Amino acid sequence: MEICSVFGSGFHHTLTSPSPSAAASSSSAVPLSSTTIRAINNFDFTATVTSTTIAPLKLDETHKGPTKSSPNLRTVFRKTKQSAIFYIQESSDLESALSRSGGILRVQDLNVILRHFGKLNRWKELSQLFDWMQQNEKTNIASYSSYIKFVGKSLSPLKALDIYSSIRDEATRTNVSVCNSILSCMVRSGKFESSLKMFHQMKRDGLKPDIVTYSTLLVGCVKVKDGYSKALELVKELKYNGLSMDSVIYGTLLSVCASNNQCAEAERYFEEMKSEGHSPNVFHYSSLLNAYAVHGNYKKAENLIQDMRSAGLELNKVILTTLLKVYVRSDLFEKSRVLLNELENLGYAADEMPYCILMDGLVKSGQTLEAKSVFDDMMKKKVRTDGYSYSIMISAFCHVGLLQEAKQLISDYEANYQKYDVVILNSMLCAYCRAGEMDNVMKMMKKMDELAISPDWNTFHILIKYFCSEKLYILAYRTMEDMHKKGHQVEEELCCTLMFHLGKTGAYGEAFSVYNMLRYSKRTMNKSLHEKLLHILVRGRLLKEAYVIVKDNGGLISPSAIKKFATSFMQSGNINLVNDVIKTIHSFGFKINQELFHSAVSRYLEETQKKDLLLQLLQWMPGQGYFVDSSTRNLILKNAHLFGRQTIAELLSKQHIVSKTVKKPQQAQVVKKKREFR
DNA sequence: ATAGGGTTAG
Repeated sequence: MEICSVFGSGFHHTLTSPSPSAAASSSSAVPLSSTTIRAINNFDFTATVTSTTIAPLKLDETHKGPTKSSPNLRTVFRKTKQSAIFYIQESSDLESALSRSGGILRVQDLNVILRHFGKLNRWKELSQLFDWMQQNEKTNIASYSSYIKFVGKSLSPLKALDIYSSIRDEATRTNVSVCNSILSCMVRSGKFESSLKMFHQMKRDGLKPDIVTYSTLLVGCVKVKDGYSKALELVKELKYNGLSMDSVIYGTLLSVCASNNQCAEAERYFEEMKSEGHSPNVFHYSSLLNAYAVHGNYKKAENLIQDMRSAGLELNKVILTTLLKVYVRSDLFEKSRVLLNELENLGYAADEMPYCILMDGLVKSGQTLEAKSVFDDMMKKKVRTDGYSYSIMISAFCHVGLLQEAKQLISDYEANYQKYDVVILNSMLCAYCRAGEMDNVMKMMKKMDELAISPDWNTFHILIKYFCSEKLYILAYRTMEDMHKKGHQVEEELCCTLMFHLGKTGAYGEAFSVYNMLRYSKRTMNKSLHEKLLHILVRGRLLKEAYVIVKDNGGLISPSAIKKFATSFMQSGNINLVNDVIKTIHSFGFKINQELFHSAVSRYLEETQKKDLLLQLLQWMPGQGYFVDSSTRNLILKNAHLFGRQTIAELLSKQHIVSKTVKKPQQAQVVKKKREFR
């Protein structure tokens, strides 16, 4: 039978086109997709349907619809719909296929096609179909939840979010499937914080979360710091809502425990799960095993393997690879080698992963050359590599200063593989930086750029360190700025070094900017850093910036540094801030000495339009137990005509009273409470 | 009638 003739000429093109997604004619060697086979099997070629009624179909034929009195017609109708679905799925021109045959299909039929496109990663057609469905008002909740899922999976979680946000109907927007779908997209694209925020908003809008919602969100806890406590909150909430833990939730939770260093808790959940009648599967076991790997608890791991044997579970590749990780983390390298051998015999060591685990462990325990011999062994066996093993060894050689060896591996890699990613490029970059080969450093950066590989934290860190070592401080600064803008946390030690050198070379503003980046990134920073920067800023006469440091961290700065700052500020700081500075350092418990008052007064006398500020200062002083000494007093009196003699006389006499009443022992007490200038 | 899961390496 010639299939083409049954489906009409519209289909012929698809069947004979070389497109890999095209179905095949019976004589072609191209295999049929399972959907195609199903459609053909379900199609009754002997029915009273002729080729012309199948595709394209006329809308008016559908209005008659199937009737109870006519089972034959119903069958015909069902088959017609099936062939229309098939026709649309396999059409090379979706747009025209839809306009010709989409009309007879119900929403659920269109959803079938939507999922078909999604499963086969046919993203363009997926979107085209969904657009058509929207325009023809043929969408329901299932369309949205499927479409959002696939769009998120394809390329752009942001697009999925757009689609979700564009849903006008509140009932659809808070439907649990639709919510679960978009939350899953967000979680899988690493936007866990946003997904939690969305989740809360959804609940306020009327979402009734179910067990799927909670398991979706729990996945986000696996790769996030503080994930364990967030997971606990979610578990508490689901229980509060009357839902109960199922096997899936337990699996995710175990994985959260393993990745968050909660070995004891992982054990507890494992037991709890069993006591609730869920028998653990290979995933539950591997998560627990992974938790044991963190602390190298190989005894417990071996017991667990025994349990698996008793339960009749297969010790698969992942389980044995994870066991290898346990041995490596326990520094049991002999046991590790034996197990790796076993993996090889079982055919579980066809890719580089187990070798990488062993090499990484050896490198971390300082056995670089042993790691290299594992590497050589692996190469001899022609194990497939994606670059992981190379990057482990290149980085290891860099770390111990074996730069020739590192560079040799880079050449080997570049000669044999053309695949680059951020990690392999980082290790190459690191080698060239350590070797001080600027040309090659630039070459690597260019390559990164060309391949549109975005630098990560490590890349920036390597480059900044390198630029610092080459005394290219401004370049290092620009790179750090870039790093900060890209949202990476800057590292304190490196910031400290860079700040110091920027200060030394007169780039004071840049030093201040580095300090601010660090402050922005880190909640707690080394207490001595504020003072170090203060010295730099005072030296650079950036007194306004210096004042910011003092105001925010006065309590952490030594009296001598405060004195140095205040002295400079009185001399050349913004005159409008002089009183503020005095009050601020006083509020931190520093006693203002006479020299500072003297220079403040001198400043004011130089700029007579600021006389109000002088009067304010003189007024403030006695309340805090301060008074001017005789030389300052004489200076003021000499210029008293500028301020109004009467006012000056009154202010000074108030101070005089203070100076008399504050007797020696009392004064000593006041002073004692204050921090002394050294 | 749509939505969820967990394992290994740089």
